[in-house]
This record gives sequence, C-alpha cells and structure tokens, in this order.
Amino acid sequence: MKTEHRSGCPINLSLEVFGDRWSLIILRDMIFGGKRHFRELLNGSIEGIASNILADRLKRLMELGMLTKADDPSHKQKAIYSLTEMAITLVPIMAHLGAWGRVWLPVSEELSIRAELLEKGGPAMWDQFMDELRHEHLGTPVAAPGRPSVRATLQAGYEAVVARKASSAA
Amino acid sequence: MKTEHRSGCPINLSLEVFGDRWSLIILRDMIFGGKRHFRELLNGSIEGIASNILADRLKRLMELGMLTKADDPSHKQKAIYSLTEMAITLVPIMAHLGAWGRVWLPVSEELSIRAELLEKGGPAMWDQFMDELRHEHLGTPVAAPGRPSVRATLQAGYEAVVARKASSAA
DNA sequence: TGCAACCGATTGCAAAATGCAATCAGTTTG
DNA sequence: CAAACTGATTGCATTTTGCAATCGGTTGCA
Repeated sequence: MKTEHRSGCPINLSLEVFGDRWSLIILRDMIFGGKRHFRELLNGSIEGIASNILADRLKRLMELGMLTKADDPSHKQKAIYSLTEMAITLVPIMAHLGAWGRVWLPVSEELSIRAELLEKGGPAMWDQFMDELRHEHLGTPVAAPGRPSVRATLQAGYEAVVARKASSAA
Repeated sequence: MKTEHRSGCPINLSLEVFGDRWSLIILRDMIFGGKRHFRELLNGSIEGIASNILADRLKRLMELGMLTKADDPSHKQKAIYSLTEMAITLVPIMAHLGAWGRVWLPVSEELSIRAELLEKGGPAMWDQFMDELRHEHLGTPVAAPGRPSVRATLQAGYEAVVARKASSAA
C-alpha cells in the first residue's frame, strides 16, 4: 500500500483515489448498473474500457479499500467484486456529480434520467439506495423491506425514456 | 473546442472535465484560497504543481467555460483568472468530497479543518459562500452584507489549529 | 540608469500512463 | 470434444505527466 501523498488535504487525497478517467466509471457501473463481474464491467461499459485498464483499476480499488473480491461458488474462475462501505458512501457525491453534469454538460436524455431522478429523490433516496447497496454487497439486513428498490426505480425511468424515444422516432 | 465524448452520461462527462489530478486542485485554490494569478497558484500550491501543467490546465478550464481571464490594470503582464458560475456551483461537490475524504483518508488536521467547518455549515453556508464567490468573480452584489465571509471563517479555523499545534509542540 | 525580481508562460526531455489488439490457461456448456 | 466464457496478461505505439531550465517582457528600487 502506497503511503506517499502530495498533501493531507481531503480534496487532494480524494483526487488521489479517483482523480482519473476510469475509477469512478467502474464504481458507477457497480453502484447503478449492479455489475459484479469482470466481464460485466468490461462489456457493459458504454465508454469502452480496455481490459488491462479495468484489471489495473480493480486491483487499485481493492488496495485502496473500495472493493473486495470473492469467489463465485457457481464458477471456479468467476470472481465477485463487492463495494465496501467506503465506496457505498460515494453515492451522495455521485448524485451531486450527476446533478452538476446535467446542468453544465451536453448530457444525453436517456443517460441522464437516472441522475435527474436521483437528484429529485434527494438525501432520503440516497440513504435508501446506500442501504440497499449495503444489503447487496455487505450482507446487512434491509431496514425497510417491501419498497421498490432505488436501482429498479432508476432503471424503470431509463427504460421509459428509451421506449418514448423509440416510439416517437417510429 | 473538443466535442468528442465517450458517452452522454453526466458522471462520465463530469469526469472528462475534472477527472485528472490537477484541475480540481487549481479550482480548490481559487475557491478556498482566493488565488487569482498564475504565480499565486504556482507557488501557493502545497501539492507543487509544475508550471507547464498549470498553464495547460488553466487554458483547458477556460476552453471548458470554467474560468475566464482578464488583464490586471496594475501590471501589463498580469492576468486575473475568474471563476464562472459553472465553477462556482462546484462548491457543494467540493464540500462532499472534503467530507468523504475526512472520513476515509489520512487527512492532516490543519488541512481538513476547513472541510470540517464547511461540512458543519451545511447547504446554508455553501450558498453564502457561492454568493460571495459570485460577488468576487462575477461582480454581482452581495445578498446579505456585513456577515463575516465564509472564506475568512474557514481561514480563521485553519489558523486556530495551526496556532494550537504550535503551542502544544513548544 | 541599471539591475534584480517578478510576470505568464514555453521548451526539451525522460518517465509513466493510456489505449488497443492479441493472447493466455482454465472452466463450463452444449 | 469443441465452442464459448472466465479473469486477466502481454506487447507495443501513443499520449500524458513531471521536472528543470529558460523565454521575452514588465516593474520596483537604488
């Protein structure tokens, strides 16, 4: 584990963790896309990450304590990557980042609907989402079962936009 | 202006803007340190940015619409860099980033006291800070004059920590 | 008037990171 | 038994970064 830091400033240290073009993309796909396996992340990435970079970043994120890796009982070669609490608490940052990007950058409608819903849901929705992620990745019990999951809500919003755009194009 | 993007996802586009090791550091020094000149950013940076990287990032941030540049009337060669509204609205993201870093990373006490105060101040303090930045960089009138400025409050907190550590070391 | 300090950069160069395609050995499926 | 799939690894060209030296011009001071 590298302990050489440019400074002890929290913003600087945060940048040393995910101040690159891929780390947050991988975490985004795990958090919002529910991706857990190498191939899912590799082939599912709309930005087209290369396999060597993905391998390097997964390793790095594990060393940093953001991810853990476990064997998949269904396949001797398969590895399941899990978010740690450290990574799960990035949800509010992701939400703010998405909200900021939606205002200032040329986002596409179908890829920003999730950010819009997450922004409108506010901290209550973020907390529920983090709770679901803890259940999914850390095995903790769900606090309030029965509600539709945040990921499913976001996904439904995405699919509604895609369907609307497909029908209006036809 | 480059218009080639990896995807229209808001998080991805945000990363394309400041997903590197220096852009947010420069903006941090302008926002929290009040730096406006090249040399201030170059020599004041605790992380030690190189002059060619600083020049490159300032240019890039201007092309992206995060900064503007103006002549300093006091010196024919001097340039004043100003934050745009796009950059000023990063304040909540900076606050969250600082809060996250304080929890999970080996921050130093004197460099994280600002993040702590900003976190405790909450959205009300962030709004006041953004208002002050708009006044400082965009020339808008201050909404509620007379209050101690957020930057001064954060700076006072920093200096109190430094003074306390100096006296306890003696 | 001369000269040092300062202004925002620029240049050259080595090292590191990135991007891409091909490939690996083992596992599972059909 | 072959094809598809598993998490990677390798080689290589390109790009980015980091560092030190330097640039031409401006300013303040003796």
